[in-house]
Amino acid sequence: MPDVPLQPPAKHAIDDGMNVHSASPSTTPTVRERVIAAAIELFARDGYFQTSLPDIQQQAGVSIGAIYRNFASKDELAATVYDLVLDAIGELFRVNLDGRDDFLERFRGLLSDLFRLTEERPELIEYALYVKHREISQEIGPVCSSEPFVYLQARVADAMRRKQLRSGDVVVTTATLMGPPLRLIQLSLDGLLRPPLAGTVDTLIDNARRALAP
Amino acid sequence: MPDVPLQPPAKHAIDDGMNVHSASPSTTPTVRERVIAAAIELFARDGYFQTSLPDIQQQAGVSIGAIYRNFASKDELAATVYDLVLDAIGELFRVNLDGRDDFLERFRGLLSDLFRLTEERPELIEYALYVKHREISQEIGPVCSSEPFVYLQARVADAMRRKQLRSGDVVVTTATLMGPPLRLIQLSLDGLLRPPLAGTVDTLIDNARRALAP
DNA sequence: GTCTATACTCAGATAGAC
DNA sequence: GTCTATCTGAGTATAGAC
Repeated sequence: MPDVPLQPPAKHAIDDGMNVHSASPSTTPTVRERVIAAAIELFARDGYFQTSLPDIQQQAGVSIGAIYRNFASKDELAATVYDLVLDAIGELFRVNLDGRDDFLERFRGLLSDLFRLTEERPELIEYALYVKHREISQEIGPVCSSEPFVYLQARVADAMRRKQLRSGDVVVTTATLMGPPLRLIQLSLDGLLRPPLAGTVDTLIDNARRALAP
Repeated sequence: MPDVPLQPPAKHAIDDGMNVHSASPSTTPTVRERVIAAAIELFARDGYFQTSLPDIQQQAGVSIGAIYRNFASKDELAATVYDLVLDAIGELFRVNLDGRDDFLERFRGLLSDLFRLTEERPELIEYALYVKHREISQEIGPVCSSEPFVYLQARVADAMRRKQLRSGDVVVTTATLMGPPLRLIQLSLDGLLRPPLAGTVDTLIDNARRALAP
């Protein structure tokens, strides 16, 4: 995956959100874009500390000097990538969860998108969810407190107010919603899940509804 | 995986279970034991790659030479620690899930123990669940395929046969059971969960029962 | 067996040619 | 702006005294 735009798969906005190409729609990717794409892939596959700048240099097909012209340090590169990926995920959350109709139906849409993204761009999800960003930089807070998850909690609280979800502790309810799909994503990334993730959405939503509907 | 056992003394194997001090109940810990204890703490807190042998040396109060007399390499130390920790967790699973009475009541016991362990020995849980062991050594498989989780899936399948759980995909059902508590553990380790984990057990089991009971 | 001092490797980062 | 060559420091691992 050299030049890695997030091609517009559908109505959803992953594309722009994650479009690593700043403003060049289908031109040859810039050095910066190539470096970012390589970093996502290698950081997710081998981990941050086991990915050296020479590795990135080779994968991106640029020189060390060019990398340092675009990023002050390896850390800053990682932070940039983190922000980009989290923005993309955040967009997915917002596109799906906005609205007032039945919360669990909106949530179903989110799961479908997350699962699709896991299968199309596993390195992206791997990077967002399972790279230990705190090890890289203490500046970065834990994923759980990142914008998408905070947003999700707000929507859960809102759904409770609207009696679309049983009242209860927001944190526990959110964990009950996201825990199972995240676990399946992890299994899928580890290659331990045979069938496609998409096939589990109905069951997950059914379970969530029994557990959490008022 | 030589000495440093975690004997299962009482019915709950934790306290002494993870007693790094091997067969010597209250003797001065050996070098090996001190190194292992330091490694668990530092690997979990700072990550494997950001923990140097001088760090471990200092924390354990031993010399580099002594470390290398007990472990062939930093990798081997990590692998040893991993096995020990996973054995302890596995014991927790077995102690709680053995038996034939209502599965979800047995599962409740497991959650209580896991949560207690998370609060008493967070570095242990952190190390078992969230250190990316595959980055350290490709020899080590993903946590999800580790002995405790495989065992859990077997018990879930068994509970389905006994009509204690609704029939369905074993992997999805297991994810539905473990996903929420694991997520709460993650939040707790990140310091984002105010109340004690133990207080969530009842809700988690209630949710699981509604979702998964026949 | 445990220690200290040291060798070796390779990472991240920089300088200066083009 | 991009490259190659090089510096510097950290970290793993070893050698050899005690």
